[in-house]
Amino acid sequence: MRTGRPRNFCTETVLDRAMTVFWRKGYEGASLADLTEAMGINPPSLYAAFGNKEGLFRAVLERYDDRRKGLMERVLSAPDPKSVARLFLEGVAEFAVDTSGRNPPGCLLVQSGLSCSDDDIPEALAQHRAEKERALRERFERDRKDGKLPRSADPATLARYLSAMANGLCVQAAAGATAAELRAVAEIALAAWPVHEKAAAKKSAHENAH
Amino acid sequence: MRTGRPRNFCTETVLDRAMTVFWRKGYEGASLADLTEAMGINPPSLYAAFGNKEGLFRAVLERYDDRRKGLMERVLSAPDPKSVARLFLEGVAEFAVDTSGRNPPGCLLVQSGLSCSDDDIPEALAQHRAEKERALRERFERDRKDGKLPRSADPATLARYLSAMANGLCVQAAAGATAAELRAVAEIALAAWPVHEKAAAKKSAHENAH
DNA sequence: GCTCTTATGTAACATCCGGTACAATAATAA
DNA sequence: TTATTATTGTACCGGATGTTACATAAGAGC
Repeated sequence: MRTGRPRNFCTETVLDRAMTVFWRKGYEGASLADLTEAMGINPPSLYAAFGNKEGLFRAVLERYDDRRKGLMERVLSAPDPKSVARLFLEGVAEFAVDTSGRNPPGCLLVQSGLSCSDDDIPEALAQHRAEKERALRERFERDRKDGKLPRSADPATLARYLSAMANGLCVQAAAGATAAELRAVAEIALAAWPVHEKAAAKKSAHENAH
Repeated sequence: MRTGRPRNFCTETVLDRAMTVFWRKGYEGASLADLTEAMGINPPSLYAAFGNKEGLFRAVLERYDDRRKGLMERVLSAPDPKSVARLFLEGVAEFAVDTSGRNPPGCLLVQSGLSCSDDDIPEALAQHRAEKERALRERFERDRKDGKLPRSADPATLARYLSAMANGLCVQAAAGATAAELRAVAEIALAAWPVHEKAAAKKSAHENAH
């Protein structure tokens, strides 16, 4: 077994608590005093475990991804690309207003430091956002090869579109938008989704019949 | 004439310079030293003119709106709601990557402080964003009354949709997206725009013929 | 038991933060 | 000229910041 005095805090727990602070106050607005108080530990413990403030922040980002992993897996396992888009945007609309974890509304990856005196922070956030966009893009690339997306559709642009919409929803949520409002916006966003001409013709014919 | 020693700086000029600092580093990341150096004035001049850091920031926001006013007026004077949407999103896609003013890519109202140790800052930003959304909503309300939008369309939701999309584009721009990428995303976003059933039927019939 | 290793709590460190006191300066008003 | 008023540059303030030194505590290995 590992020698030395054991830690008397749970890494996941203190990361969750630090997360709410970074989320609410941003990277620079979260002081070490804020963080240690919320985490229930003293500075030396924090520095021993995470190196420094930036190290803690990066650990929090990893933890954030872990907590969102389930949602992304569900989204990516949807049967067709439009379902992926729907599950993704509806999922975002839902968790963006979910404050049950004592976090503010919105998304940590958008709120905690788009601009910063230390450029590494916006960069780290952008990388984490880009990773999700990449997952969507790769899914849509496969869909296009499988004929589930029109040849004219560009997977990268579609992924960017969903990513942009999701970030936009998060900005709205942070400013106080309700779940219903976000769902209504997501609904419009989904109307833009490209479908096969065959399916489109069928759909519009159906609509015209009414 | 006004008595006392005259100022030897131009308010607009120093606000523009302060703007680039807040834009690049965020509200909390921008130190007084950064600001005074960029503005070319000393702290007492800054405090005499703007009260304090928050006062300066609010003045910068007003200045930002002034500089964007022309774009918004052009957007709102478009002949029909879909043109409004198109001009708006294409305009955002354009200025979000425009760094000719030494500002970073993106939008000051999104980047400079979504989360902050002082809640007044995110609130002020949200108000400025909401003002533009309100202008769009009121325009769409008139359009709906004028029969330029389907009865089923909700002006508030449409305005929120455009606002969310615009903010999402800004987040993408801040992370390094190109103008072409943003335009492609905006193009998809516009495909979602609601049209009259009559026009929709005509359009889809035309498409089916090809 | 003792040693080694790692974590802990207290208390402090240098540095930077936003903000200001003060005297000098430059204009107007009398 | 003199008085008045507002702005300027210098130099500094108390307090908060991120970070660490240090002595102590608590487990494992012998």
